[in-house]
Amino acid sequence: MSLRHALLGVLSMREMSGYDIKRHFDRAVHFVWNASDSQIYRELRQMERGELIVSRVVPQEGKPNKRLYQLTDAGVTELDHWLASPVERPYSKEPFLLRLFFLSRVSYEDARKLLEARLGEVESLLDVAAERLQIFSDPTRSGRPEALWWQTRLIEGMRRVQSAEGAWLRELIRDLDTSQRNEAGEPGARGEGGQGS
Amino acid sequence: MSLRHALLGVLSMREMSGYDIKRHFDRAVHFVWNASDSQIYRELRQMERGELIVSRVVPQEGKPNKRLYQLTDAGVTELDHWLASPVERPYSKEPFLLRLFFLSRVSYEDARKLLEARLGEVESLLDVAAERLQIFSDPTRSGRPEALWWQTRLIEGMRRVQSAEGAWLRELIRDLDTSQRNEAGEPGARGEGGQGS
DNA sequence: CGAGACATGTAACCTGTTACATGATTCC
DNA sequence: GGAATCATGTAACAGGTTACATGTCTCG
Repeated sequence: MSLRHALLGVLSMREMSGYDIKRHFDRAVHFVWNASDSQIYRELRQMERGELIVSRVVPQEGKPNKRLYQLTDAGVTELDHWLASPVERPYSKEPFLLRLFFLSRVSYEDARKLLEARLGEVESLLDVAAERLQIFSDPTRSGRPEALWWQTRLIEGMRRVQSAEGAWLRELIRDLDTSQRNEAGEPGARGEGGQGS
Repeated sequence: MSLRHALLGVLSMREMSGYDIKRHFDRAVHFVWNASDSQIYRELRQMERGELIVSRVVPQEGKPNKRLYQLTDAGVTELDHWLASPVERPYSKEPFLLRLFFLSRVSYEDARKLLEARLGEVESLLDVAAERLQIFSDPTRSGRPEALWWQTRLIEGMRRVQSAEGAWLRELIRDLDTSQRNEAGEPGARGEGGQGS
């Protein structure tokens, strides 16, 4: 139930509405967790029923009223308890790797396209990381320096992991090309009996 | 709906029962996808209703009867269509990274424990990778060589990504220790209140 | 005698996605 | 005039988890 903990986490920084949280998720938390707005609103109501958070309605003019949430003591306790609890084992749901597993079924061209597309995703995540580091290095930036320290290290870790994946993908594409060219090859293409699509 | 595609993939290798699939998942596919047995059985029934697979019951003595599934033409088409379709964007649900995001809330000891535990997970995944490569290098091993080529590259990719994460974690632990020792530090521990810049 | 492999499933529940509804204000 | 922002939600469905039920055989 990690969405709950993500919400407790962002609310520990400041009082926020569902809408604020959604925006904050999309900007800052996005590559570690994401959620749709309806999921966030539903979870907030459930958490309020469970007394981890309380809300107050703030009337506004010209805009819809908003409902601001903040943590209760029980919420703070729950957050800190989660942070100190044993790690979950890593998610093993990787649609891309699952495809690789069966990629010998498809043609050289389709395989190559898939690898290139993934490389594109990886590179765009690297751009996001660079951009985040830029934001963090802004000296006028507010916020607790310890939080910044951890978030910077987190981005750094992501950068290194994505770099490793990128390097691997580039090698893989290169090897696929060479073994395709001299046909001596291992690689996947079904080739002989091919039905088209 | 990637469980469906994972099931189509393993059934493309050979006819299997739900139980066979579960075992195969746990052994070979586990770090790219996993599923509970009840989920597998449910999805198989739905796929049979959708005519992607067909089953036949094989009576057995001393053991429960079993139901073997194989792909229909529609199932093969669906599998190949998925393999050639655009990549999903990477899953952004990483409970560990989510914790890091808020880790400035916890004490040095708790933070360190968490990082060590994650390092343990990463190292055990590296062991799994090594073991898989061992199995693949068995010359008596059966199976299509193109499938083996892709699966070997997949494991290699996983190895490199996990290595990168391991290296990052070790540095992070080291830096946490040093800045804890000379107290000059940034790192997270809430503890005593204001140390500053 | 008990544990574990074999084999398939139901029921209840929780989590996540998609589509839809509402309605004022601001910017192009 | 139309899109985007602000703001909160409902309803229906799909995907995933957990607990439970059943029964035989084999191994130690």
